[in-house]
Amino acid sequence: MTLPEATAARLASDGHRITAPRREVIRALDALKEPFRIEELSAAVPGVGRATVFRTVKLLQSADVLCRMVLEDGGVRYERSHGGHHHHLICSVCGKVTDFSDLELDTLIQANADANGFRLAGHSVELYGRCGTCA
Amino acid sequence: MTLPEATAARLASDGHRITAPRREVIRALDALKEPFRIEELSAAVPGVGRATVFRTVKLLQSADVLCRMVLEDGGVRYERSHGGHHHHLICSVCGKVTDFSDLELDTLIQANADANGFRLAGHSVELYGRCGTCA
DNA sequence: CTAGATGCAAACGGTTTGCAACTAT
DNA sequence: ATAGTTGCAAACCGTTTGCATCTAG
Repeated sequence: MTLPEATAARLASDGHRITAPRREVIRALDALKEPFRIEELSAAVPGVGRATVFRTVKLLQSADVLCRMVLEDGGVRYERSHGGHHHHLICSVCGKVTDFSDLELDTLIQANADANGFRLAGHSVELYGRCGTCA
Repeated sequence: MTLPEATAARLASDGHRITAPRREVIRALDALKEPFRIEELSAAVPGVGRATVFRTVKLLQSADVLCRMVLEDGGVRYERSHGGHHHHLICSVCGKVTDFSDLELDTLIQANADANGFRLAGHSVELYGRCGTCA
């Protein structure tokens, strides 16, 4: 089963319809360099309305197919979710994003929440700087 | 020296002019419950133009008088900078923000950057969930 | 005196929404 | 058959900008 098929199957099993526009969006993901902005994705599916692209991306996020990241300036980018929980290293020069995960980091975050009597629901960790090539 | 005076002095020493609109904005900060949005600050200084409020807030950020935080949904809020580097616990129910800092956490973040050959320039850590009262 | 700051309104970018038409199931 | 989905355009929100005017230093 190809990735697009698997993605479609996932949506279907969540009770969503597999429509032509959604197929197009899902297929277009393969060709985009990550991270991408909605505008780029939208340009890659000229036949699909902007609103539908936005709606589909939101759907794919909730299906854990895409994940969203926020840049330092507040801009938003997306990439395909590669498995589980992770954080981002974002190069401010070339825009490259490297994923990393660190159990110890997550543990420490949980400990800080606990120490403040806070029931943790989620967290965001984004690192900004220059990648090896750009540094 | 009061806080508004100290803030004005800081701006002046950075080569910025102390104008009536800036004084008004700085004084208004005392009356706002944190975190606040620009719109709330703007409403608190009816005589000052929106653009000036935006420009002044940006100025106060660079002077380390205000700090910016990004909510889970991408919304932006501000609070006065209480000293040095810190992170935020943001209650998704009542909106309350608690600051915390954790040297170990920062060290771990730096280590992850290093491990990826990444020259770290900054980072953002925001925790989302429910505060003790709302949990 | 003059570089910096202001207010206004228009422009902006990104995102959401109302609604009538369409379609997967 | 019908609830979900789409496309379009307009609305929306927060923020920035151009520009003529004003003012702190």
